[in-house]
Amino acid sequence: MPEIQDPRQNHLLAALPVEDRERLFSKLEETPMPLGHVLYESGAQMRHIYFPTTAIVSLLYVMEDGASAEIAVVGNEGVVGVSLFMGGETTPSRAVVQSAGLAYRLPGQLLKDEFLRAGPMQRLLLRYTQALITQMAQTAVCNRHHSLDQQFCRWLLLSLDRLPTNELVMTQELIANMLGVRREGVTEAAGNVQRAGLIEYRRGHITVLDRAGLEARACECYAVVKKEFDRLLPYTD
Amino acid sequence: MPEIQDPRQNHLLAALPVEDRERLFSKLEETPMPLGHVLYESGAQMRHIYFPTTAIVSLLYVMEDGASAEIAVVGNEGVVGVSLFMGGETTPSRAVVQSAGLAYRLPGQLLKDEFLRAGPMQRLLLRYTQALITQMAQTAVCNRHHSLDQQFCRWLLLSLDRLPTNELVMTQELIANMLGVRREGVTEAAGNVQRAGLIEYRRGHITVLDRAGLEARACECYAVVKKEFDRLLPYTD
DNA sequence: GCTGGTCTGTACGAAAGCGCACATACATGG
DNA sequence: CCATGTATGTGCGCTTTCGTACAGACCAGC
Repeated sequence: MPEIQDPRQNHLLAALPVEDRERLFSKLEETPMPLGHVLYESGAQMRHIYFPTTAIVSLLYVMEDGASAEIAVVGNEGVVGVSLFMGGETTPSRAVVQSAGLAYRLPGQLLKDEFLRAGPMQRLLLRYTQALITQMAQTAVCNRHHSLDQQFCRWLLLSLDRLPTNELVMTQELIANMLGVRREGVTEAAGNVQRAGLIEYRRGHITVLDRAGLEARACECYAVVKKEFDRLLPYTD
Repeated sequence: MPEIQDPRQNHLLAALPVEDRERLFSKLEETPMPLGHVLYESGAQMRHIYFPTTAIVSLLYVMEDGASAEIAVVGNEGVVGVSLFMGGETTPSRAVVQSAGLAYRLPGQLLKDEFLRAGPMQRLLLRYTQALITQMAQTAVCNRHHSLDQQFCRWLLLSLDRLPTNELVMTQELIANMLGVRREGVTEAAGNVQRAGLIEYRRGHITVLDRAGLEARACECYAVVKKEFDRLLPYTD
């Protein structure tokens, strides 16, 4: 994949009008995002806000006993660190790179200054935050009501939407951490979905063969969130 | 309880400086909130934003098959209808009165005008929204990892914090809808907690006898959310 | 004070997921 | 090409919750 980096690969940045874009773009720093890198620890002061382009970031909560669960996932459609402009500065969750790639980052103070201009950026950030809220809410519902198979499919689709290819580099162990289930459970779900011919995998690589099939097998949660993102943040590639 | 209504019974309204308060208070309408009343339906245009004083409102998601789950709960610490100022206008969830009482409401346009002043009200609304995000995230985690007993205790405490008394008027059937579990499951959890001497109940009335005991029996989720609300929205009674 | 409707208690097999143990298979670097 | 560490497959008993069915208890209104 020939990656010619351009901040506009991030949908929020791409949606800015020219004058805002020019003011901001010079201040953005391109940042590599290696797999597993922790952008924010729970409760820690955030220094930057991150606009992923090719990377995917998981927001996950880690419990006292070490068990974890993914709250939401952020890719090039959004931004990591909403609590900076929401006013809280920190959150009780952790942000960790789930799929390696690149992001643009902006020092927290600059982002806050930009937010206070009450211009297009503020509007975009708030709408994105609402979309994020929808994703979290749906995660809660999904955790309550849907089977591991369904959740696995939903999770694959969420990741797929944020990747340029149809291949995820991801072990079952990591997926289990995200979903907050046992690794063996993921083995079983993945086996089911593979036997159904929707994916193919080998040691840390999952290739999606039949996206429509995955959507059919996932619960409604995926579609609800997707539709809400499209409504709140229309983006034409 | 002799209810002398005052918008300042809502913590967000109470936190406003005098000048903002005077501008806004004349526009607030006191509104009765009967049990079960639906403030917003999923996807429907919101016309008002609600500041509960004695009422409690549940945000819940209802699935295609009719099953439901509570996403978050709002009482006099917050406001119902954040998507009005976040820019989305609607959400995929439903807002329903879980405990009857009163609220002050403000027409959507007036709230938006106020938000755009970028004054103390904007700051409060955004911080509250971040607290709400934390609550939703924790709900997702709790749904994934904790037992029904723990979730039941957490839910009781969340309600209790938003009520002036230690008695909830609430059938087990309704609680089950909120938690997204079977009614029989709630019967069992409530029985366990009653046998432990923490609550006492009879046909739709639950009296909390030992609040500290409930907190000990609940999972960490309750404390995490409580702490985050206190941090983001300090309030002294 | 009876009655009808609602609310609560209990039981039981089924299903999903967990924790644990261990076997197997794959990829990569020496 | 082989060894080693990591990733994946599988089995099994246990626990929690579900679905369903039905019994009992309470309360309001006639």
